[in-house]
Amino acid sequence: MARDIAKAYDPQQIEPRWAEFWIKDGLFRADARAPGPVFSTVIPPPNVTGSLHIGHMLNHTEIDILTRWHRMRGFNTLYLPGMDHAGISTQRVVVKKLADQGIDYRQLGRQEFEKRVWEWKAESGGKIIAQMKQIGESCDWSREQFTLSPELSRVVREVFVRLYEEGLIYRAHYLINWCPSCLTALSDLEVGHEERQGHLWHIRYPVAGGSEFIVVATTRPETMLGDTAVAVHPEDERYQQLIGKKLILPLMNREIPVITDTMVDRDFGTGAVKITPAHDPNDFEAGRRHNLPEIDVMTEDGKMSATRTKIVEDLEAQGLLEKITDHKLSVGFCERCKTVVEPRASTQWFCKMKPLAEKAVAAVERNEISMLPENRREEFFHWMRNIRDWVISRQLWWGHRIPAWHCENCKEITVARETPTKCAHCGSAKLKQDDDVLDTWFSSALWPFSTLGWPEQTPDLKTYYPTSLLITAYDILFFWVARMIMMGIHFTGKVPFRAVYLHSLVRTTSGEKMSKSKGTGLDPVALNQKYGTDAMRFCLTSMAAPGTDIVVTEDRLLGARSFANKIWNAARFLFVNLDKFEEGGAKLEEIASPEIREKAPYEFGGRVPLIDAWLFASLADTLKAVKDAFETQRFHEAVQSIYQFFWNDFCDWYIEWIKPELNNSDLERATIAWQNLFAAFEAALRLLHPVMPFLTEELWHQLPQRAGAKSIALERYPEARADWRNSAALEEFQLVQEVIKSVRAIRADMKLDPKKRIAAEFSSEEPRIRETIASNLDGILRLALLTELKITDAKLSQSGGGLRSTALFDVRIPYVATVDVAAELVRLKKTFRSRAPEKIIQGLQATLEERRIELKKLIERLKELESEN
RNA sequence: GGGCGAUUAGCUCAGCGGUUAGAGCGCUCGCCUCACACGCGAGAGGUCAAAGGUUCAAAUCCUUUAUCGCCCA
Repeated sequence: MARDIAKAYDPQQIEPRWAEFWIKDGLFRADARAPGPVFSTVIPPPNVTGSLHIGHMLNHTEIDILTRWHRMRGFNTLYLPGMDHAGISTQRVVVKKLADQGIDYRQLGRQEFEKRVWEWKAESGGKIIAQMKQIGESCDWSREQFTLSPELSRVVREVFVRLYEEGLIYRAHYLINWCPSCLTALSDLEVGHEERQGHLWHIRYPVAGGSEFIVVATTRPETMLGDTAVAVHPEDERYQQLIGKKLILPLMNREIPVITDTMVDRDFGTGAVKITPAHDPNDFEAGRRHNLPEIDVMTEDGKMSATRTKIVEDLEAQGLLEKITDHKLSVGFCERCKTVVEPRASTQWFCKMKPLAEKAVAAVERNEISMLPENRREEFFHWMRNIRDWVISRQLWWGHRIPAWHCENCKEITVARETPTKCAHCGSAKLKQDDDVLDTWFSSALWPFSTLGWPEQTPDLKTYYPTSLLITAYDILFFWVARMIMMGIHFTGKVPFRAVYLHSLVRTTSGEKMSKSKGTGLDPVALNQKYGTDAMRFCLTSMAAPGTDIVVTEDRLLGARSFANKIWNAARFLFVNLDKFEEGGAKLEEIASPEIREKAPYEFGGRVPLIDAWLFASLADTLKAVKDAFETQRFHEAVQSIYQFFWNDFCDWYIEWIKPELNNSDLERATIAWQNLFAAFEAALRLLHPVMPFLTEELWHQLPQRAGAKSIALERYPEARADWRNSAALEEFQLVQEVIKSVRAIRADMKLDPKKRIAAEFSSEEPRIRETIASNLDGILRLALLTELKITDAKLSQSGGGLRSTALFDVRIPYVATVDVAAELVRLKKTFRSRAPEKIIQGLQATLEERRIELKKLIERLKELESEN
């Protein structure tokens, strides 16, 4: 039995060993054919380009805690890991890497580029998976998945073809958001909005064949080359005579009509707006309503055929620029690269969302999926009910290539599961596959069933789908969660998960989202090294109250590490003292074997000692609180209950109280104390294990175990036995605690020598209370540092000494000359009056005087009122 | 423009109708007590953003306002 346990908790000494052990022994491999209730969850697949950031750490900790908790409760448990190919991010990374080597990826060609990305992926991609293994996440690594693997790519194709055949995927010319830096279309969700200060240019558009003008106001003069109309409100009196007339588009000398549309806001600018269907969402709609041409005047990198400066100069030269005014406007930018996006009409693939959304909304309404925190449900409903079609094509090379082939002969499109050899429409062999790939989120939307073997009815799919719970951050509710619900229901007929928990984001102290590029991100791996993964897990969960974002600081981590150290040292106490006990002939196996632990708490003299009854009662309460908290994803409450039990109850009171019992000359009493101590400690380790897996695994292995027991992770989670519950013991020991605390407080007040034992008096009218105190006198005397405690039912003297009263009892320490008067004088002299600046003292003196007067007046007034009454 | 959330001890946050509003850190005082100074004991510190209202009872529910943040358009 290796019991030479280090003085202080050092996570680096223990974590790598267990992380390796858990993986090597395949401890967390799931078996779809195993019996029992099922708990399954899939990871929100992190980017293959990414490394673990603090948000992942929070997310993965919560997932892992619930996974371990269910596993320990006998569930058939699966935590399925994997990664996302992250189209845009990954392509950007590799493009940049190539550019650094002086290579233009476009010159490489598509095939070669894809090859390079796969090479990159094999080498440095998936760093995050290695990190997850390092921090001991209890995943089934044999089931690791990747969105772009051949298997999952087949699923993506299957889904695409089915949706196309059902008419839910279509190709169309439509206005989309174009990122001029990523060079691809983006969905609405991938565009952020920000208020910016801009200008309004007032431009004169001459009426054809006349000398009149219409003045239009625009925030984007450079798009005017694409104007195909000017619109006014049909009831706007200012423009009645111009409706239907033609204008000459300045600089282009193209004739465009004046049309009417109720969308025009008469109060905006001049009430006349230019219509540029190819470059503005509202104009696009208007253009479709009025059958206007869509003229694209932009290159793919976002450059207009003429710059704003040039246009404005030219207009000014021709006297067509009336004025420029200040104007606030909202600009859209690419969430990934922060470049301002350009609305642009282009031909793209779309997924029709309404029919999918309706089924998803219905399922959530019927509570087939529960969603926490509750208010996210409303957000979900609102978005789903106003959902718009989803642009799924991306102009990238890294991703699932769209399984559609264009016929060069008849121009028709063939969509197929397998690469076709001839056009489905004309039979021509001149086919060319569509260049675009699918939005990464398209494949992520299939994740819960694609990773379990769908469309085959595999054992995994049968056992683990629908998954039990999805835990993810709330910022991908629409991106991912909503789409999984829609796709899951559509393709499997079942919801993809029975519950969703949306956790908070981790922010910096200034309230921003953490960001690596801004250097505001904390590196969890470095912090794990410094404070321990367990401390990090504890720290994050203790703050993770649903609904509010959290801020992680090193202070907080320090506190969590202290807790780990506290537990470590509690264990050390057990083992260091055991050595002494063993000299008397006892063996660890005899007092701490699993069989012996199981039957605790043990009786002495016909009853369980109060201290043990109290501890197990408190443990029972803690277990109940922890269960309730985990069931509702209230991690912070669970963790707080455990902390409170371990530190305050177990360490501060229980261990302190039983110390002398362990060395009791009555060997039976000592043995019972040891047995109860070990039983409680071992149960507490299991209680804590889901939160702090490394520490608990390490310490648990120091205790005797059943033959074949491998890991605390596979042990049963503690459950309260009915006989542990004991409200009388809780009350009684609380009374004892209060008496001890009262004495200590008086001692501190009286500035008694902290080491000197002294006599005290105790009084209560209740015989029951006096009896409780009398029967626990030894412990009280020791922990309160008393020589004796005189117990009486008489009222205690009020004068001299120190007195504390509660509703149930009074405690008094009679005045004795134990105060070192000289020392106390010195101490007092060097305090406030001598050290504080004169000003402050005078100020306080003045305040004191004022209060005295106020008090005096109040008392006088009170007396007057009383006499009048 | 629409919606949501926050505002509680110096700091970071719990609590969300019922005894005297809690925790961690920080602070003060005293202790190296044979598990732990990553510790032990004792303390100080709060008109729960503001104003109205509902109630026997309000940090907690309602209304309005202010400040900050997020989401959607």
